[in-house]
Order: sequence, then C-alpha cells, then structure tokens
Amino acid sequence: MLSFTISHQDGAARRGVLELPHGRVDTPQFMPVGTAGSVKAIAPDDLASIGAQIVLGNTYHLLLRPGPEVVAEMGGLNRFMGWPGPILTDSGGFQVYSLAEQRKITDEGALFRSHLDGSKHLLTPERAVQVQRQLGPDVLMCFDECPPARASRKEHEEAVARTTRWAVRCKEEWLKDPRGNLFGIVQGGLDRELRERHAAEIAALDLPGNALGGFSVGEDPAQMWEGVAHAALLLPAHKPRYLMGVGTPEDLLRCGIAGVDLFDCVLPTRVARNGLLFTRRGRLQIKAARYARDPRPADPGCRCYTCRTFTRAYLRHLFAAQELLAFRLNTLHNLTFYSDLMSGLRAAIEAGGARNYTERLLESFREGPD
RNA sequence: GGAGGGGUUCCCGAGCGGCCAAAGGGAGCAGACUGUAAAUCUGCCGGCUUACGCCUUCGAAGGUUCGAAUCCUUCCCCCUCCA
Repeated sequence: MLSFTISHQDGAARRGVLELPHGRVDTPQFMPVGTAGSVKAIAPDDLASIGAQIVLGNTYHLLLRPGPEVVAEMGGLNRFMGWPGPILTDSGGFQVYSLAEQRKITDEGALFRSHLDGSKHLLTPERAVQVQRQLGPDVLMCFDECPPARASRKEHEEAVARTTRWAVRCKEEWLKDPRGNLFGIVQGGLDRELRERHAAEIAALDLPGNALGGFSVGEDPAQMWEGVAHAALLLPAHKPRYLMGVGTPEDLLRCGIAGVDLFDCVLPTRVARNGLLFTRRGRLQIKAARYARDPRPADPGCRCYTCRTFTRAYLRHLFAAQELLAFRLNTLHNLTFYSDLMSGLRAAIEAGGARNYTERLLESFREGPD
C-alpha cells in the first residue's frame, strides 16, 4: 500500500518519494495539521496553492466530534473534509501527554474525560486503530505514550515498554484489515540507550513506516536536534522516518539534514492565528506597532497570495481589527513558507548542498525582518 | 423655574475618610506559542527611578481633618423627571 523510493542521499539527508493511496509525497515534507478535520482558517483549495501534499487529522478530536461513524458514513475523512490528497491520522497518543490532568493511563489504554462534555472515553491501542480505520487515512499511527522531557528515566522506560506493547496490539488489530499504512513510534526521551533499544523493538515490528515521538516536549532545542540526529539513524533507512510534532523552521532544516523525511507541527498555523509570521529573515510579529505604516509585503521573497497582494500595514490592521481574513492570510503565508522551505531543502539535497542550504538560511533567519 | 442624579487615571466603570497611583473591563504596547481543549496565554500600562522611594492625579477653587477621590462651601458642566 506504500512505496518509498530514495532518489538522492546527501549526508544523512534523503530526497525521497512516498507513494500513498491518495497520492505522492515528496520528502522531506512538512504536513500541515488539520486536527478536527480542517487545517484551521484555510480550505483545501488553499492547501493546494500552498503546495501541501499531505495533511494530518486527529483520532482523539474526531472521535469526540463528530464521531468516527459519521466520518465513515460520509465516505471517510478525505471526502468528509474535501481533501483529495494523502492524510495521516494521529492516534491520540499525544493527548496522553497534552491532556495529562484529564486522563488516567493503564496498560489497557488511556481513559480520557472529554473536554467537550466531560464524558469518559477509553482509548486503547485496538480502539485507536479501529477509529483510524473508520477515518480511512493513508497513514495511521500506533497509539503511544509520550512522556514529557522532564520525566524520570524510570518513567521513560515504562513509556517505552508500554509503547512497544501497545504497538504490538496496534499491529495485530491493523492486520485484521490492513487498510492504510501503520507507522510505529519510538519513544525514549533524550536517553540514547533507551532510544536505541526502543528503535530496535519498533523496527522489529516491520511496519510500513516509523516515527520519532517524544521530541519537542520541553527539552532545549539543541538537545532535541542532537537527540533526533542520533535517533533518526536508528530507524530503518529504506522506510519513511517521521518526526512527530516538530517544529520551527530551524528544527525542520536541522532535522531534515539529519535524515528525517516527514514533519508535522501546529506551530505555523497556530502562531499565524496569533499574529506571528515566519519569513526568510526570521520571525515577524505582524501586530507590532512598527508595521502600522509599512508598505512592504510580510516577506518580500515569498510567492504566497498574502505576500503577493498585501502590505504589512494592511495585515497588521486586519489582525488588530480581529478581521477573520487575518487568520486565513497569515496561515496561508506560514504554510507556504514551510512548504517552500522544504522544497528548497529537497532541491538542495538533490544538488548535494543540503548543509550549505541550511546554514545559509539559518544565518538569514538571524538577520531579522526589519 | 422646581426636584433628583452625576462628573474618577486614553475609554467604560468600581471606590465613597487612612489598607488608593486608585478594583474590573476595554484600548494600547511587548512577548510566548513545536504529534492543536489555543482567534489562546503572559507581562507592562500617570511621571522619574534598577529598586527602596519620590512627585503629580479622581470637574475647578477654597475649607474641615493628623490624613480627602471619599466630608463641607462656592463655582463650572452633564443627565433624568416635573412645570
């Protein structure tokens, strides 16, 4: 159901093509997050103009609302949300981390209390796979436990052991009706030995793809880059490697040259809604007073609709006036920036200059947008 | 003309003798955001100062008091009702 071909290698970085049921994904690739069946503030049309090739959906959110039966009845998540391309669904594993106060974990699974109506929901590995199957994605994720970076070695060990046991159960459930491609997830925090052990356990399951979880959960960026560089190479080289929940433009570059193929992160979409734009020259707070009369586009080097059409002064006004268009234009820009950052990286890998590309951009980010 | 209510820091609006540079909103300013419970959250928001603190402020002027945004007098200006 999946084919992954690597056409170029440049250091640890790879340029690949992932063929999925709903289409092709060029790697390294960034996947916009559409948690509740929508990439917030934009439509599938916009995703196409951005150049996005695959988007995320979330088991936990779609389970609570509208319910997987509804999505299945409407023909699956692709049809439901009007996105014809590939979809990857997260298993709800991250909510085991992010909703820490609202859940109870046992070996059976995680018991959540809905943030919508307080009702209780038990998400087990089997249930997570079943729900994802109803959503019908190209890639589904194993249900995992993701401890915060601060967790003790013992907690990380337990999370690793549990994540493996859960992965085995996910695989068993998936094999009953193996539609889509199940990816395993490696935990282990910043502990190299744990990462190595867990990567071997997950790789042994021989799933179609593998992911690195448990990064960017509170550790310092430099530690994260180092941890990812180490962990990425522990994953089978001929299968796609997905770094979950990361990250900033700098993270994508550093981890891309470390051999990661897929990324996802809420950052570009969330900060867009909070008035922060990523540019070739660093972060730009579009709400800042200094842009009130700035006639330049947010990022003069950007091809997106927002930058081709509007001034910083206008974008600032829209944001200040809480005009809904601000969310769309900002999101459009940030996602286009991410998309182009990755296509640039792919081209650089093809040309054998990934490291150079990365360093040049990181320097440019430091200049600042003014 | 008569009766009553009111004027508070950029705006709205609490306070009604000391704990008041003055609650709470809003606006403004700055920042954070990493597998989305996020159009969310945090900080600053009279002046000077790193801070302690000092100075100026609650329509205006005067007064009472150890002490006033708070009490009294006069004046100015708003609003409501009655004629």
